[in-house]
Amino acid sequence: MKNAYFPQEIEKKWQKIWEENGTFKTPDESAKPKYYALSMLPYPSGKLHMGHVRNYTITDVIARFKKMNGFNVLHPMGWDSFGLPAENAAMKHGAEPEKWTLENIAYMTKQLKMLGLSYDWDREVTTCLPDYYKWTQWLFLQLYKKGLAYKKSAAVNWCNECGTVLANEQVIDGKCWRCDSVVEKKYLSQWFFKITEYADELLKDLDKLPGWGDNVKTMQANWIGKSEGAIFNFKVVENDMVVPVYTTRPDTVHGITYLVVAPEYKDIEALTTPENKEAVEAYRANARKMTEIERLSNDRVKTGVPLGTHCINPFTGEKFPLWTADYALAEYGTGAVMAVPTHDARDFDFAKKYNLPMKVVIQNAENPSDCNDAAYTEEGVLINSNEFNGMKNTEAKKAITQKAVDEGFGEFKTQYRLRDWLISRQRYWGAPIPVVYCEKCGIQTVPEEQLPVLLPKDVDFSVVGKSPITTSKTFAEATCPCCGGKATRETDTMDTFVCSSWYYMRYADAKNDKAPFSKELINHWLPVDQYVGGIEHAILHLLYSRFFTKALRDLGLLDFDEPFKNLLTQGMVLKDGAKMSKSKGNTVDPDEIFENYGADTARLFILSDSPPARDFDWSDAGVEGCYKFLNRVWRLISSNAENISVSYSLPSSLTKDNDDLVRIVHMAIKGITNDISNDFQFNTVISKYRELVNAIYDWCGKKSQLSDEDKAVLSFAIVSLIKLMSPVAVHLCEEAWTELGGEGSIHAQEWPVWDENLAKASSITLVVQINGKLKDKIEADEALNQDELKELALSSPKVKELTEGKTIVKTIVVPKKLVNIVVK
RNA sequence: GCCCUGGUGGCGGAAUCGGUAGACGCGUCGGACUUAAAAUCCGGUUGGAGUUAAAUCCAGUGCCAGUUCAAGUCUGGCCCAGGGCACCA
Repeated sequence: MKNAYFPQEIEKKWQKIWEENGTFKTPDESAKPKYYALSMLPYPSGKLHMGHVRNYTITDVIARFKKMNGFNVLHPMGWDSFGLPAENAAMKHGAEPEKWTLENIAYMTKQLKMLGLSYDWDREVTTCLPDYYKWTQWLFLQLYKKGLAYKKSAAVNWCNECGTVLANEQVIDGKCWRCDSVVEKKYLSQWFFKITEYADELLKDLDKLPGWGDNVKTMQANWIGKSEGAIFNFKVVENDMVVPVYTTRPDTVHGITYLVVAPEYKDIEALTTPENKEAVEAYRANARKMTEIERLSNDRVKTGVPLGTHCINPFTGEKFPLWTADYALAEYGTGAVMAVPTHDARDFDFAKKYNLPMKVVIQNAENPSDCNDAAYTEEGVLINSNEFNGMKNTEAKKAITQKAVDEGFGEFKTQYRLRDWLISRQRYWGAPIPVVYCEKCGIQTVPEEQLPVLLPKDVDFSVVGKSPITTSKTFAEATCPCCGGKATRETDTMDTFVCSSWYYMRYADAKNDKAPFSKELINHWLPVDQYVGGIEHAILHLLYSRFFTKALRDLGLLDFDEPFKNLLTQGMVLKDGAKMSKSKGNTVDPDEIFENYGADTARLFILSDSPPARDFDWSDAGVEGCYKFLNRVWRLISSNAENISVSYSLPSSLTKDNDDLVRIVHMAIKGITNDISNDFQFNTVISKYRELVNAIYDWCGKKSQLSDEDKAVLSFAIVSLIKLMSPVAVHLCEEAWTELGGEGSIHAQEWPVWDENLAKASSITLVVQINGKLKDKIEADEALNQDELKELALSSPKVKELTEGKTIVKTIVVPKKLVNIVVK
């Protein structure tokens, strides 16, 4: 074994050998139980960044740990390779999106291999290739047949910069998730997936996911936004129309003093009197001009205009005016709200501004409010509410709604904030939506046997203001599968999140050309046992994937309810306290780290300083420290190589020094195994590697010549060390294993086991406290009983001195650990 | 405003059940080796008091209370930071 550690040399060597030997291939059939470890697949942007390195290293260590613990581990990798950057690169540099994408994939694949990741590359999935997107299109057709894909005209989010529409989930604070430009509203006919059909199950089944963090689950629950309330129908006085409103406060219905409809409310024109028409039109025109940001801004003063018409409150017979105001949202509930200024903060502000009347209907004796300065939104008892007076408002919600149901002017209603998923994109580089439009037959899906609908090649990427795909001379021409006549092909492509909603299913059966996957294999491998990725997908990708799983289950394609059993959301990689980004200039290039220190150092460091879920601060000194540590490990092994053998046998009785070291090794095995099993605390795992290495060095320092017993103990310690470190320092440990005469790959070895009796020190340290404060420590035999421990503590000179002249009130003995003497 | 997460040395962070606060590392200070440097090795490093040096004592896990023989850990009430949602009726 060489004296010096040359990571670049040994890493290249082993990567080649692993590839040639197929070390990381996963058979579908195995006597071992399955384990599916998955990283979120990357977008091939060009180069790996440190966030990727962190993500994939975490998953890789988990996969290797599970493999050594007897599982048949599926650990695949692929590319989320459709999407706008490829198209933008095509516009800028004239490169074909496909060529640009595949070149990036080739480069990043090389980088992943340099990191020493244990992927089964035979299962690689590339979403932009026809053998994958064929099945994305096929799945679209199945969803369409089931009524879960449909086309409708709606006000949609439009990003001018990207030249396409966006899903609600892709609008962050009124801005585009990708380019950060302000999103506008447009009225367009688009394709949607009916995710709302699963709103309730998506919410309810979060309870089936104890292996997900609460933060992600609450984010999803908030996004789905379930609320329970009622719909009431209000008759219009001036004509025979009815205005339905949704409310979560049916208990306040006797306090209504006006009613508001959104400026985009569908019947607003019919509800406006001729005298008010001009003002209402002007108000609506102004509302249309405003961006989402302006309209949603928090501190904006509420505005509105009266429509001139009136409604009757069916509960009281009272007549009240109708207004339009942009604090009512057209897309939520019915687009109309009943206003109770006394018990709703928004209605209160509006009523104050326009001097609208107020009527208190809920009071709380302990906390009375006249609602002059603010709305009272807490609980209380009903007043001014006819037969409901004196009822608790929580009970009145039900009773009042029931009355509306009985008398035919209302119903109980559950409302969700979640909207259907808009999947059309006016872009080229995506999976074409497999649909044609026939003048005679209307919307027609492309027959399954004609899939895939391939992307055209004769495309001009220099066009502005429209999708490049529309410049193809041939693409739009199609034949109607129904009548055989001329038809026009859909030119929109699918949101890339459609492709990534099922990629983890394809890994189970990546080469299948008859179906997206076989039922047998998908039910064998899925659900994913451990999913690892960034928190930024808490809603987007994770919600869409859950929807896909449930929809495909209902299509009979698979038999499980949730795709990801356990989810680890890793923290960001920071440098100098800020997120690494090109614009800040604080990025670290993984290639440079591989070149200067090797992949094992990079892997060790990225796991070492923070627990996986927390943010990780990159520091050059930290990398250096890890590199030094690996050198130290190398020296420890190489300088002792002639005294170490992988086939050692430990004698049953040992000298004190040797017994101590054996115990330290058992403690390390136990601690490291528990730390990995318990939430993947790799930072403490690594500190335990260091402790073990330090202990072996200390032991070596005490020996000048090694006896046979010493050699066996040293072998035990070193072999255990390289097994324990092998999931992290994958190349170094493989090299050391081979150099020490190990058979096969270290990565195919069994994980070491500890002996509970040896995984502790040979004696205990008795902690002696007086009034709860540490006063003395005594080495003691573990076998001592409580009385003997008490005796021992009281015999301490220190204790004698401190208790002199005082009364011992009480003595608490914690077996094998501590004695606390309470004195006065 | 509502929800989630977190708050421990100069820094990253440790601390199964309530039982030695600060593991391990980074940084830093001192020493050894060397003509010198790098590398490596050894030792100190929460604050304060104390001493030639030690021993030793006091305080200390965001703040204020409480429970307990014993609280970083449990309970109640706050404060701060990060993230998510938000005129959702």
